[in-house]
Amino acid sequence: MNTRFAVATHILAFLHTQDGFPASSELIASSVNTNPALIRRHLSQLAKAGLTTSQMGSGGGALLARPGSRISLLDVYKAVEADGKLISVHEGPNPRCPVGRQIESVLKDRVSAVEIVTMRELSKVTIADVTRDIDAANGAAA
Amino acid sequence: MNTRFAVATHILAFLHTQDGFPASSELIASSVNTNPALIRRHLSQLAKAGLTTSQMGSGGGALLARPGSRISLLDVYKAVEADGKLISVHEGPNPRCPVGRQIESVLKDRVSAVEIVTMRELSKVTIADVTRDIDAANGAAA
DNA sequence: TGTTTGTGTTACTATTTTAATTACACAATC
DNA sequence: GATTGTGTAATTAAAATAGTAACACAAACA
Repeated sequence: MNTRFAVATHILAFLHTQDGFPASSELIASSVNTNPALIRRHLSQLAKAGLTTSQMGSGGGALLARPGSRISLLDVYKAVEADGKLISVHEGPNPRCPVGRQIESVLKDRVSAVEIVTMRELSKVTIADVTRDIDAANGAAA
Repeated sequence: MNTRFAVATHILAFLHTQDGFPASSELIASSVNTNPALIRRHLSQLAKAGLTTSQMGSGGGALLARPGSRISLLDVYKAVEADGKLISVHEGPNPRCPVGRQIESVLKDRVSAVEIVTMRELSKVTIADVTRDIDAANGAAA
């Protein structure tokens, strides 16, 4: 189903609510309702992308590498989605057919124009926004 | 890899270039470089969505149900992508955690706002546009 | 009328992605 | 040096996707 983006956003929102206090992969896993090793794998990617850091050892855990207001959903998406393709194009159509010969490049151009717009929208939302939404929902529900 | 959208667009562009002359699944399959049965499965979905029709029997095949200028990539996307979700949200986070409890609905709202923009972009491009791109590329290459 | 061409659908297999789980060397803290 | 916790590799399981074969049925046409 590919929920990597959603899970990564969950992790970052969780870290944001921790407000500078390190969170262990086990704690995060209990919020996501999965397995610590899976969380660590996600964190490893997020750390590579410069969005999180970790403190080793006892009392350690993961932290946001910068304020949640400066981490956008586009940052998350790019960190977690290897090829960064929202829509993929089939390979190997028949080069002897006028349509088959061009469809790949034509479609890639058209699709990437759409993706640029999508990415721009993703860049407008931050982890701080998401956390604010969560707080609001909890406030309203309480 | 999920290339359903791309293959469906390929099929429709191909039908558009046929200019009202029915195309058999075998002919289309040779352009896409795959299997007639797979093409027929795609066509079945496109027909259900009202984008194509077929003529049975000898000399039969698939046809566009309306002009390519009135079939948008959004029509194609909706015809072929069952759930219509560009980005999916993980299910079953921990309801006893303030973040886990709200992340699902918050993320769905934020993501669907982004998707609306994406869909609007997809609706701006038609099969006629794609075919025009293909013709231009072939003209320039020749 | 019966042969041919081609659809629509089912059932099945193979491949690829994705997620889940286990295991363990290593790091830092107390 | 015991404990807590990371990072990563290896494995298994599950789900999504694509590919293939088979066949009843429909229309055309000789």
